[in-house]
Amino acid sequence: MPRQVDHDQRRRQIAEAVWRLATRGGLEDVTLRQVAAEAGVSARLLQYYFGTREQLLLGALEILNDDAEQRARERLAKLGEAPGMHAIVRGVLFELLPLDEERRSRHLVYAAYFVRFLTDPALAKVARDAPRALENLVAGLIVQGQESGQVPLNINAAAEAAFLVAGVEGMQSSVLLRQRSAEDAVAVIDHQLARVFTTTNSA
Amino acid sequence: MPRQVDHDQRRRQIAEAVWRLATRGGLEDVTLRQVAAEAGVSARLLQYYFGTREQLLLGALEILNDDAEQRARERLAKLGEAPGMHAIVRGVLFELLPLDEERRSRHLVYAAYFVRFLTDPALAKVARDAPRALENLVAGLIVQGQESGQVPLNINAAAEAAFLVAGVEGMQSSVLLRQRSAEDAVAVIDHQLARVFTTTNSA
DNA sequence: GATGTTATGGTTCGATCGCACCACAAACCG
DNA sequence: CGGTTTGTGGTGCGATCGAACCATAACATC
Repeated sequence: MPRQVDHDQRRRQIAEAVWRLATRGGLEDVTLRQVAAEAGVSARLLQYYFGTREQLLLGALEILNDDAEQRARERLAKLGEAPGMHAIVRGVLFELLPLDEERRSRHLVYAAYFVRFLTDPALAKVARDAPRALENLVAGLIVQGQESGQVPLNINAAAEAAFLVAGVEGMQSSVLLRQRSAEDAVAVIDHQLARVFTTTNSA
Repeated sequence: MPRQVDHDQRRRQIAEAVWRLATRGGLEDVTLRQVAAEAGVSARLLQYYFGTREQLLLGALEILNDDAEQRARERLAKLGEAPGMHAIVRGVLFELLPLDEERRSRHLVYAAYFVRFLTDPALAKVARDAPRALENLVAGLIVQGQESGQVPLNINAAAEAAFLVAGVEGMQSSVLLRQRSAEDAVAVIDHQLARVFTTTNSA
């Protein structure tokens, strides 16, 4: 059944063109004509596979999200078996940083979409209702770290998780702006992680 | 010399229209016609006072920056005489949060401009070369706090300042998205400030 | 092998864009 | 008083936008 495969490949081909244009010039440059030219297809095909422009932008974002999740899982799997909570949280947080070309361009695309989430009522509602999944995940991992002696018990897991995620997101912006190198960002974050995950070697 | 005043008032009137449109629909909605209608002037006036659209966007941003700086100084002055380093840093950081309608709309406008700084080569260079003024300011204040016994000496001022500013910027995003209340953000930040500024009452 | 569905290209339309251009009033300056 | 600068409105032009529309290969189904 190569039909479905072809269909998805076409959508991906078009979505990638959307991403490239969005990273270069923001969403304003993502016009139907430009996307068609960038993807090497006719404008008619965009309508066929995505419908209206709004749906095209939305569809391209969904595909990007699926990609991101898969890449994240792959990288986390590379941590080896039974990694410490410190390493896991570090891996999760670093998905938010533009540490390689793939993550950099991905977060550039996200930045282009960000204003939409602030202004478009429908998207704003989605963002508002979406639980801060990453933050809750990190908070849970810190609690696990406390239960297994990798994190001091006087650490406020929820507050630290919130600030860690927020801090990494802030670092993301400055690295994207090239105000700060990726290495500097990693160092600053590791400094905070070292504070939370006190490695007493006595787990 | 009412001439200059009139001129600046006109520019401000137009700039405010730009801000309102940008907060409502992002920079894409800031078209010459829309700005003219929103400001209640003819489209010709925009050309007269700002020139091209690009210069209009740039000019409106500059005026917003001047505004922001003035408001920040006013609020900091309200801290009273001889405030502690803790209070000063807190005040500086809170300028980044949408704690009232004025700051909320201001940061919405900044968000709309953000992508420009990532994609426009000229703006990207500006952002890249701009020192992270806020971060250096906070770092300096923390060092002063160490010298006056308000901050433990084992605190890494540069690393903490970097993460504090980044964390507040991250909080800013989630508050703008209404994923988190301003009060929650304040609480999380205060939790971090309490850690850095250990109030031993022995200054 | 007729028929319908899927996948693709090309074209066109009305709206809107940024901006250049024209006209004119008011104010200032000689 | 006459002319030049300054401030304002209106209008038009070429380009581009999103999207609807038309045509038609390729392929599947019976």
